[in-house]
Amino acid sequence: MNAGPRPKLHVLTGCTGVGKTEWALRWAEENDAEIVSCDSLLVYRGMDIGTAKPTAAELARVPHHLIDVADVSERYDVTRYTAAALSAVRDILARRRRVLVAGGSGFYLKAYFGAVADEIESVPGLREKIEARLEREGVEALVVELSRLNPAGLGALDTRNPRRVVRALERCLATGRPLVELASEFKMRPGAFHGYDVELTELAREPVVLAKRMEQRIGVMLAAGLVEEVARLDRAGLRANPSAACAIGYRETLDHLDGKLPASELAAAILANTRALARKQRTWFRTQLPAHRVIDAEKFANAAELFGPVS
RNA sequence: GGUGGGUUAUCCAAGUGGCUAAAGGAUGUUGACUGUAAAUCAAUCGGGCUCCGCCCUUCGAUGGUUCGAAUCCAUCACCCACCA
Repeated sequence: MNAGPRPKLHVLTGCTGVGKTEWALRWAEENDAEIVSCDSLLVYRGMDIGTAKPTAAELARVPHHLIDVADVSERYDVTRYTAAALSAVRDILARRRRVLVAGGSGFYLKAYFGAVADEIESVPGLREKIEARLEREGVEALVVELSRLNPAGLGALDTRNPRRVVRALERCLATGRPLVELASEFKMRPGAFHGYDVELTELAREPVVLAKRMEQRIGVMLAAGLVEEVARLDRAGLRANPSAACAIGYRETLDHLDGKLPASELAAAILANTRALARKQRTWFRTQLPAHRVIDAEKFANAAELFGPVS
């Protein structure tokens, strides 16, 4: 294969509201880089205010990828993301520019460090059939079925998590092979970016400081017309897409539009869920991503310090 | 001023004499994670310990009845409703 040094990828992450956007822009400007977003919701057109998507002015400062590439009613997932990101990365490098991956979607981020989904073709209609059965008979029935198909055991499957059980059964039925076998095979899979040298930095802030920033940001979002944005997206089919409709800021606003949440409680509800998200992100970064440098955003002032010296 | 209703742990809210540190929910905390991932799921959630058990402090306040009270009685405080 090619003998030269592996191409380098810089990845900047951090939980929601730490201030990734501005630092990413600065670093990209100083290092002749383009930004590949790593965010499961910025991919959707029209989800702007509630996702704190970079503004038009910010997007104009540096070329961005993987933002506004799907309709809210359209389904997006890690597999799609990974393929699109890989091709964006190749294009950027072919242009002899650097790549800065920026974003806080943990699962998507993991794609840069290893395999994140297998390539088992989904059989048309199978998933729906399993989900219908889940609805009728409950998870237990699916677990029984799975156990029947897997005399060697279910491995590390979380049998109480309906979503996982459905996927596991889907994989078994689609391939006719046992879970443990599929799992060990999966472990062997190289990630989509295995040929790259990936450097990861996490931007962090004290929880108290972060909470204050979140609160301010939510106020700004509401003033900027979050409710109107959500109402507009609702008409465009937002609810048909569970992942977009469940986005923080959006789900609470939908509840509000449905009369289930008074306007006076909207900001507080969004804040609580945002904090919960940040906590989950921290856990993910710590436990699911490789050891990496963590930088306190309050304590440095130079984008060059984000990563090791760029050669 | 009168009558009735209420005051339970971070919040909401069950519980009307022992099986109650006290149901349930939310929040919080910790964690899991192969294609919905800002999702889904789990554990924990008064305090302390030598932590499959033990000790301490809780159910507005004080005092009482009882072998035993968040649960019964009295007084006080605050809140709500209706009547003056």
